[in-house]
Amino acid sequence: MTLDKIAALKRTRLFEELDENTLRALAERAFERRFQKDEVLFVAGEEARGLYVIVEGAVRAFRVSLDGREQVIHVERAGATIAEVPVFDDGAYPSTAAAEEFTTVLFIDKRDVQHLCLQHPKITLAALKVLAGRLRRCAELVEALSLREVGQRLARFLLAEARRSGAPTENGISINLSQTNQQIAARIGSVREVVSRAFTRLQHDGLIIIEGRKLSIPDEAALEKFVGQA
Amino acid sequence: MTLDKIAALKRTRLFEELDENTLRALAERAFERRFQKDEVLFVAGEEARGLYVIVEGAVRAFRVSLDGREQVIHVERAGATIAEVPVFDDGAYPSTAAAEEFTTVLFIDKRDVQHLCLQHPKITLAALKVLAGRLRRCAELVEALSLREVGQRLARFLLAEARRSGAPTENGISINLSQTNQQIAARIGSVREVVSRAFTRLQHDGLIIIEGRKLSIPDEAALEKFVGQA
DNA sequence: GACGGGAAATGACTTATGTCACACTCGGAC
DNA sequence: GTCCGAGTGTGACATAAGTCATTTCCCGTC
Repeated sequence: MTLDKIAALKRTRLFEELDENTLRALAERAFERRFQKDEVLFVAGEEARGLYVIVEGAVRAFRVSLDGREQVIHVERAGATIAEVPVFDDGAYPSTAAAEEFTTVLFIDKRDVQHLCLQHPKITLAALKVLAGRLRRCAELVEALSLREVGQRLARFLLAEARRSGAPTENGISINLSQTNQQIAARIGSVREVVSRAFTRLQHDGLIIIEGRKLSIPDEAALEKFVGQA
Repeated sequence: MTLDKIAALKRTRLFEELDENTLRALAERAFERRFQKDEVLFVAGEEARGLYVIVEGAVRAFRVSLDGREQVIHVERAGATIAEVPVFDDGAYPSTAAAEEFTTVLFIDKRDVQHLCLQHPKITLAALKVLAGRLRRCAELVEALSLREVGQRLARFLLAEARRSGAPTENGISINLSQTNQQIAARIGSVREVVSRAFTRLQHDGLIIIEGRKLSIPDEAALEKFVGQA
């Protein structure tokens, strides 16, 4: 109910600073939707209707080539928002978005967001920071795609995963890979087979240790060094 | 002098809505700098000190690989601003910026920009739109690098140039290429030689007509179709 | 404990892209 | 006009990456 919605909104960077009353009003106008894994929230090019707040789960924004290959632009998790760009510049959705796993979102009409921005400049400022961060990551991705090879991109991805969900152990950081090689490939801009080989290579070079879908990074600094160099 | 500065600020999307007094105050705190072609404004990773307003010329923001290859993230021209990201999120400069040609800029301390945002929510909103647009283009670039081949990326680049500076003639749109193949390569994520070959290929396929550094697009729709397909 | 399906690994092959080397063109400076 | 240097064009070659086909592994279900 509304209480949950309020709590969910409160968890976002966009709305965390709003007072109780405004939050409640917003929550009443937000409505909840649930998506199964790989279900599509919206398609690139479609006229944008509103903002999505992720309550639970994860959403990927991506583009598809004619032959069906996907390139993920960014992935957002609980507490993040999706589709700010078209909400703020009144254009179409720039990418297609789909649930990475079972996901619950709150949908907020873009006019509600826009009104809110006019009344609460703090939201605009928060949105600015969110977009700035996204732009930084997007530039990173461009750099990686253009100037690094697959092995390095994979290593960078693993380092990011380690930071996000890794657990320290006696022999370095341990990660439980929740995504398939296919999904990883879509994120780092490659294909399944090449990712598989890159994993083998990293292990062979002693930079990671693979145990099924679990892996560990014995020496984070070494892996970082590998990412950094030509 | 200050009058010029005011006029320059007035031309930007960020400050166009400011009233005369505020503009004058801002102009007095902004100071002018000039850069020769390829002179560096700031380097990626450096602590960001402020915002650059381009008065005249053009600036490219790019990243460099260890072996010296450049990937341009975006290019901005007169009336645009550079380094909004670090100004708004208080981080380091995300890319290196250099003048594409002789360029004059106004430098504004980031604290001045931040204060202004608090006093004039319209600026924040304008900044949001600027970043949203930049994010759209950045996502396009990611898609292009990952899912399109060089020929298509070049074609897309030419279409963009045609829209920006092309002149209609009897046999289609005519463009004067101001940049070298090297520069084009850095923008579309490739190298000089491959760009050269891609040009030859496009001409051979009848999609463009090359006359030195001038070229024309006889059939814009055909070129667009070429970009669009696998 | 056997079975079945999705994912992973892997060998063989193709290809786009990048690298290197060198010749050519063009436009300005003198 | 000639010289020079930057930029372009191109052939020959190297290689990372992508494609295809097949086998193997893993995990949950019966």
